[in-house]
Amino acid sequence: MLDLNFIRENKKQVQKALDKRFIDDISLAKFSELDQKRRDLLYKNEQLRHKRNITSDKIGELKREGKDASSLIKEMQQVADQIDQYDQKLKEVEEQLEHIVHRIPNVPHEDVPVGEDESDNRLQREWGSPREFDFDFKPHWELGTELDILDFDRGSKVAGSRLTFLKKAGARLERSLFNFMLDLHIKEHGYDEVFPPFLANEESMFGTGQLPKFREDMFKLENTDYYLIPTAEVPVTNMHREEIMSAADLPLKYAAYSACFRAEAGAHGRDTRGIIRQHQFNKVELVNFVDPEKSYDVLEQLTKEAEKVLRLLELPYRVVTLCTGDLTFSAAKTYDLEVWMPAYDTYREVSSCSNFEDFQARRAGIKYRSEPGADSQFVHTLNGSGLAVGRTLAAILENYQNEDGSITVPEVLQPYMDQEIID
RNA sequence: GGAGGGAUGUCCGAAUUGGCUAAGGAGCCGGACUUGAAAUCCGGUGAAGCCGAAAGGUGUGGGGGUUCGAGUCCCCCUCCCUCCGCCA
Repeated sequence: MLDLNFIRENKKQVQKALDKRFIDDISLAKFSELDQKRRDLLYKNEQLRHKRNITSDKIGELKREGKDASSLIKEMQQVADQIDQYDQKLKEVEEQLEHIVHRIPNVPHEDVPVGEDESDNRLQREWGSPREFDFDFKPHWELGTELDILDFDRGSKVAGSRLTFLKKAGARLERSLFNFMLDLHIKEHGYDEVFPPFLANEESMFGTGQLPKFREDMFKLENTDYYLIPTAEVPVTNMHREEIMSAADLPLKYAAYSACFRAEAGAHGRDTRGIIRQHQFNKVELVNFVDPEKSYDVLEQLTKEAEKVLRLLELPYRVVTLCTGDLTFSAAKTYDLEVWMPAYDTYREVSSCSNFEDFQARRAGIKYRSEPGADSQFVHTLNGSGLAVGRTLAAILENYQNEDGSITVPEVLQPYMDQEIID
């Protein structure tokens, strides 16, 4: 969410940001109109309240002295009615205003390339090179099914489409992967480990920006106020919702494993085979709360920390800067990490590292004081996948497959797997 | 699921049958005393936060209601505590 004052004073810049994101259903003219209306109503309302406060004191005084206050009370009855009317008008105007403000996305950082879709993303760097196969390689879903470590049919039977059983070495590999990732970030990158709730409430979903705009992308539990989290970003960022921390607390770095749940409402027919796009998947998420001055340095660092996972797994990948059209609602700048997937003959996203600047912090009320007694200000929040486990597993199956259909276990995972080959 | 109790500043904790400015203490800041410190004493500060250029408004877990006026009365909700039941 953007600051009201910021929008007022930088309408051109905000309009430009909307244009760059190709958003044309938000009217800043309407915003200004409502904003002015609200301020007028507020002023009139507050004057009446002031009058009421003063007169009520006077009534109390008269009553204590045993004098008659009935004419003042009668007068105030009318004032109270007027205040009620203003309150109602104000509420209506504020709701309309919120409807606009809550749907204005973050302003992209100036470094973000302008473009409509992923084809306009900017390549930052590549690491490793795609493996040359001298045999007919297979997609991960065939490898997994033949090795009996992925079971799509039974996943569909028991739950539904996009829900899959991992079995035996497959289940073990999944567990090894997120343990390896957590160990790396906690031991090498200075993160505190967090195991969050997988359910979150409406306020939390609003805080990180999933609501109100993306309601249909999430699963909500029937007859409750709980949502299944689409990422650990939600519970972990909201851990500090409505809190004011001291500068000494920063930076806060949390690494959290969680299952993630996504309705994939707009993805019918996309990636229907394999485990690339599931309703439930595992992910290790890195969340940083930092001093605003440092957030872009931290974004670089965070991205490197996520990349480290791929380097240690020796999977070829590339880093791209998302263009304005591909950037998510709350982010000001995002790097995607994409791993090479032979069966797709392209790179697929396994991590998204974003700086949200103060956008989430404002929605969620996450502040800090630079020194005791100083005015509080919003922190900057960042997060990045470190990494999406299911997609990484798929990448390992495809990249580490052997001609006989067996899988060589990446070296760093062998201590976790207690085996060198899956066959 | 059932019964009861609770939520007021940074912390502890008051506030009569609704009415003046939401006590008091701890803390924090300044000073006195002291070689220095502690202790003590004096003074100050303190109700976050939010809106507002300011005046002012709002603000006693959250939301609503009654009232000229609500920490106080009524309704709903959340969280915490105790006990019973159930459960991994």
